[in-house]
Amino acid sequence: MNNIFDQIREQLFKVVKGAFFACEKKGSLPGIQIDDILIEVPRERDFGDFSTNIAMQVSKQAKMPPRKTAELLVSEFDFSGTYIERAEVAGPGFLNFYLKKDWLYESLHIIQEKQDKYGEVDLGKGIKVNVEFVSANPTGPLHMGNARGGALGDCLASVLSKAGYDVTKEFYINDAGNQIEKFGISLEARYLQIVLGEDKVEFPEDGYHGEDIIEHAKAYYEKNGDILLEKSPEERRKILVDYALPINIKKIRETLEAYGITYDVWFSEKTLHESGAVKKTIDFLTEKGYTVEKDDAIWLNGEKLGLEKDEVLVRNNGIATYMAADIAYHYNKFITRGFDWAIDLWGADHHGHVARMKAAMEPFGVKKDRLEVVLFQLVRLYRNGELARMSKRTGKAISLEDLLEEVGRDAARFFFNLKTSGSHLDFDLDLAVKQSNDNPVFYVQYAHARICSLLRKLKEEGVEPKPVEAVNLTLLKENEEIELIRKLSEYPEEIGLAAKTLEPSRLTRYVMDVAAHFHSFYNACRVKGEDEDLMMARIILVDCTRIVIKNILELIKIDAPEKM
RNA sequence: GUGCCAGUAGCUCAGCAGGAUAGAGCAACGGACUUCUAAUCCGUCGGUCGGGUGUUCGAAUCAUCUCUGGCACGCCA
Repeated sequence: MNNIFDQIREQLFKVVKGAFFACEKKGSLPGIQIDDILIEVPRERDFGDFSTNIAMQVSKQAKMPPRKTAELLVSEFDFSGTYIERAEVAGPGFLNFYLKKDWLYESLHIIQEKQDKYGEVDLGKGIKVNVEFVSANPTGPLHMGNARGGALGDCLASVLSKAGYDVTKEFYINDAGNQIEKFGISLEARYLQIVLGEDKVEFPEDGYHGEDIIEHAKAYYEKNGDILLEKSPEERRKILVDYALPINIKKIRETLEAYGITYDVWFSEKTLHESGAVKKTIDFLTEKGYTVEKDDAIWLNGEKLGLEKDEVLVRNNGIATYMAADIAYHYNKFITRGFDWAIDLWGADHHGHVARMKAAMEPFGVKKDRLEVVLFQLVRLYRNGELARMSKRTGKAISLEDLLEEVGRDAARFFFNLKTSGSHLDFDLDLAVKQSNDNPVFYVQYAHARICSLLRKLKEEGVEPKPVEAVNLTLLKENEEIELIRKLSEYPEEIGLAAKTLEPSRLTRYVMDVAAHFHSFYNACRVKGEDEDLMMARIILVDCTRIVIKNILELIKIDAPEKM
């Protein structure tokens, strides 16, 4: 048994169900089918270690007030072979359970045994899941939306792995379609401006105005001169795109790597067009009657799919839209590659696309819930208490690269994973670089460094830690010790919840909580210099804390320093 | 206009398969280092959970109306 909570839940369920059965036998309660009970950790410690509201839930069926039901149940409880010490009826009818401390000591045994595997749960049962995130437009540098999506997606993938899913991390390269056309036109205009003079060539209004386009054109010109002048515009653009796009993609890859993100798959949109996959998906939809033709374009039949309106799949110029490519892409994920589940992380500005994509997969026999879209709200940067739009260094919109340079990878990843994806995020640049007590990154890292330093010092003084079997853990009974153990025991639960809710951010908050409990313990209890047996027990506790903190920091890919 | 997301302490945010007295960090104020890292800890202050109505034993949580902010409604992605 790896998860102490599962063990306890099972015990409590058995006890409660047994009591219902006993009451039914005696005739004090009618027969009630109990399939599951909700076990909670009460907010107040006075309310016991665990509680359940089952007596309130069944009050109608029991035909008596919840408190009365609860009292009947309590009188029939059989705690033999469980961690439970006693139970009480409280408030409107809660059943509060008080456990022997053994379960907490048991969880320390589990941590010591599992080491860096502690926290793993088998929620996913090996299900194949594809997590696609960032998938930035390769026509320019990564922005703050990509930064948040990157941190969230990467951590979500880690959480799901730890929760027993078979995870593939994927980046979808939008190397086809309209924006690539625009990219080519923009590059061409800048190139011609260099060759012919800036005033001779007008820059298209809807082109990419960024500095990086000029730099690409300049670099190409310096290498190759004016050889493109004699080419046709189509050829010129293609050559320039073929030149600049790989550079951009390489740059994106490098920036993401510096950010701690590596992918299993880089999937090119272009290959979907070239292989005929896009055409095949559209043909399939047409065969099944899911498309309509009007105004020389092919549309997805919105009415038939329960959508508000039709969506263009093929424009009247014969070019497929991103929507068509997206359908082919998800067909590839679900059918061609056989993923059971696909999770896409999109900026909230794409929310209109969610219902369409889910609906568009149904004709292929892919149920809506196999595609999950995590939307995240946009990011606002603050500097000196004011909205910061521009980079200090370049004077342009702040890119992920700028951010990494300004605050570093640890702070960036930590801050982007602090809030739930659905809430707007205000990123305080000053706080992120502050090396002080109000910076949560340092707070957690400091706890880890403190532990390592303590363990190091003990070793230097010749103290040899004992294996957990040889240690009397029952000596750990100070309030700070008990609360710290309790917190550590929750880790597998936290992984499960983070996976279920697709909110890796709760782990960031959890690790802060662990650090806080450790610091409290540290200030209340000494390790070094205590009586041998107590010292050994505390060393185990401290080491378990180290294991959990390190585990989470590795999971969210933040440095866990041994010295600070 | 329609739809989606958000509105909780001065600030940034948790809590939202309905549950017991609504939490944390920061800020403010007051304490704790002869002893394992004070980048820490302990305490105090701080709330009409945007507002109304409803559902029920019970609502920050569910329903509905309304106000405010963000976003989306394109042969862009």
